[in-house]
This record gives sequence, structure tokens and C-alpha cells, in this order.
Amino acid sequence: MARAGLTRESVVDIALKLIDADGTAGFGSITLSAVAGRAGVAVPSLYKHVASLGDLKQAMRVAAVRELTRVSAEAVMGRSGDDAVTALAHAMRGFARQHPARYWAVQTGGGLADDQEFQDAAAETLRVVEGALRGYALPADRLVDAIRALRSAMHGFVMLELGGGFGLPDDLDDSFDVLIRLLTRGLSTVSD
Amino acid sequence: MARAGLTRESVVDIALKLIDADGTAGFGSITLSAVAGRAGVAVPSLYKHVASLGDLKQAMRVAAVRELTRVSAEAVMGRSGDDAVTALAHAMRGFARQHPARYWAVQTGGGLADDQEFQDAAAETLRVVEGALRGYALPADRLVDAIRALRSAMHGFVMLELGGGFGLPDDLDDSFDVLIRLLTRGLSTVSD
DNA sequence: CCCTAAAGCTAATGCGATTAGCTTATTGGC
DNA sequence: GCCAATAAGCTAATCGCATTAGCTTTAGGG
Repeated sequence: MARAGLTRESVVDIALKLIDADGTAGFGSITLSAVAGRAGVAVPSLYKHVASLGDLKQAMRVAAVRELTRVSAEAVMGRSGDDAVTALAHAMRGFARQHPARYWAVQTGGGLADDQEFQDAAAETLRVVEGALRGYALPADRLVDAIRALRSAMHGFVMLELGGGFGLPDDLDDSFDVLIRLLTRGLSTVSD
Repeated sequence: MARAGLTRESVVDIALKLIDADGTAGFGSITLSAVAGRAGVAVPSLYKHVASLGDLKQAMRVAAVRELTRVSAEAVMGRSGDDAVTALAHAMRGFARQHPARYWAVQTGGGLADDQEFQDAAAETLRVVEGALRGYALPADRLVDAIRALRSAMHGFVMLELGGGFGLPDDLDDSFDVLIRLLTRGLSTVSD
């Protein structure tokens, strides 16, 4: 029998590509059967590369959050102030639109036992957001509030958009711009 | 054999109470076995009241979104302007904290085939948010943007909080207040 | 009192995850 | 180039859960 030549990474990659095809529901309903089928392998063979379905999902989340960090960081580098925040917001929304299932997995796939690897990767993303706010010279005791406000607004918009919560998708781009402007303006006055 | 006296409503209610005990992951991992066990009935008996597990979940979402509408509407009634928005935000966050799994079910439990009943119930919630903004005298062509901004920010904060995305929960109340103030201030200038 | 519809049950099927134990390809050391 | 050890893959079997089929019994209206 010819070997498939799988690795943990390739299995995770196959799984991520599978859920991409299936909207936001993809992550929750991924099955080892589907992954094995796509990989051209019997189901139990996957256990040579992942410990369980849960382990696979966790690995998928880690991979996805790292991707998100990468595109976010790229957007923020070389910019500052409103420019940085705007670029960050568009990068995150762009990633979510391009890979709804991956964004969804990162944000809603967590269980009680999020492992350290995911926590670390997520903290990395957080640092990018923090970096984007550097130019505002926020007082230290308000920085955390500003970060949370920015994250909340961006994240909420993206989740509602992905989940179809906005109804007709008309003018979503405009609404997003309005939201970002509201934020960038507000960030200058957080300290009041 | 003594009858259990179940109805569709009581089955949904049992299921909702079950997931309440299980954090945000509860909705995704609910099983008919668990519901039947709690109801004191054999699993297939549930099919006399719900068509399938999917049907039960849909009914749970409808019930949850109606609850959310009710507490939101109650908070907004008799208030206006910043007062209304602040009350609405706290009501929604309060509901989410009290019933994480129900909020999670409403916002992330949707599939491609959301039925009309859920759509209608969700539209009702939307109307409450719209009502809370009445006092701002927003230009008609910006109202939709304002609604979306408000929803995004509230929703994002709550989701991040429930999902543990904020790390240590220190001072979350303060951060939420800052966010709301940022919003209420911003709402006055959306038209610029 | 009887008769029908609804509520429940048991038995059986199927699918997906997981485990155990076997077989064979690959590969590093000779 | 050959050989043992390791790793990758397979088949068979078990378990939990959803779902369907078909039977039994309760409850309530005539």
C-alpha cells in the first residue's frame, strides 16, 4: 500500500481547508471521517497524527489564530495612530471574510480547557492590537479599557456580519467605516 | 407506567436549564440523552415533542432570543438618549452573564437554515435597539450605521467576556462603562 | 363504559469516535 | 546492498448518540 505521507501539519491543513468550504458552521461539525476521506486514508490512521478530534480542533484553532496574528501584524507595521487602527480593523475583517470558519473557530471554538499553546498564540494577537494603539499616548490606567473597546467593536461587527446578524449586507463597508471613525475619534477622549 | 407529562415547551425548558449549567459550550454539546435523562423519559419519547435534535436546538434559540428581547425591552422602556442606551447595554450584558449558554446559542448557534420563527424573533430584538436610539435624532441615512455600531460594540464586548477573551476579569465593569461612554458620545457625532 | 389519539416504550439501524492489535513501508546503521 | 526498529497505515470491534419502526398504555370525550 502506498503511504499518504501525512503529518500533523498536513492533517490540520486539510481540516482547515475542509471547513473553509462550509461557512461558519464548519468548525463545529468537522468530522474525522471527512478529514480522513479528503486525506485518502482510513479514519483510525489519523490517530497517528492527532490524539483525538478535540486535539485536532485545538490545533486548528492555534493555526488559525496564528494566521490572524500574521495578517494583523502585517497591517499595523509601519503605520501609527488612526492609520494603524484603521488598517488593523480592515485586516481583521478581511481575514474573517476570507476565512469565516477559521475566524469563527478562533473566537467561538474554545472550551474550558484551552491549552497553553492557544493562550500564547492569542496573547500574541493581543500584542498587535496594543501596538496599534501606541500612537494615542493613552494614560496607562486607561490603556486596557481602550484595547478592550477597540477589540469589542471590531470583533462584534465581524461576528454579526459573519453570522448574518445584519440582515441585508447592503452598505456594510460604509457601516464599518463609520464604526472605525467612531472608535478612532473616541480613542482620543478615553481619558476624560 | 406513569406519564411524564411533557410538552414541547417543557422539553425546551429542560434543555435550556441543562445548558445553563455548562458554560458557553453547553449549547453545542447538548444531547437528547441528557434531556431525556433529566426529563425522566426514554430518548425516543422526546420525538413526540420535537422533530429532531436540530429542531430542539432551533426552538431553544427562539426561546432564548425572546427572553433577550424581553429583558432588553424592559430596560429601554421609559428611558431615552444616553440613559436608554446605557440601560440597554447593561441589560444585554446582564442577560449574557446570567445565561451564558443562552446568549451564546442565540448568537453563534445559527446554521444556514435559520427558520422564519427565529428571524422574526431576532428582528424584534433589533427593534428594541432601534428604539433605544430614538432620542438621538439621527439622520435617517445614518441610523442604520448607528444601530450597527451600537450592536457591534455591545455584542463584541459580551462575546469576548463570555469567551474568556479578556483574560483576567479585573475591572471589566469599568471597561464596559468606558465603552458605553465612548458609544454614547460617538452617537452624537455619527452624522459628521 | 368504550374508543381513539397521544405519550411512552423497546428493538434495531447507522454513523462517528476511539481502542487494540496486526502489517508493511521507510530509514539509519552496518 | 541488507536488516532491524520505528512509524504509518489498516481491519475489526466497542461505545455513545440520533433516528426510525412498530407496539402498549394512558387519558379523556362520546
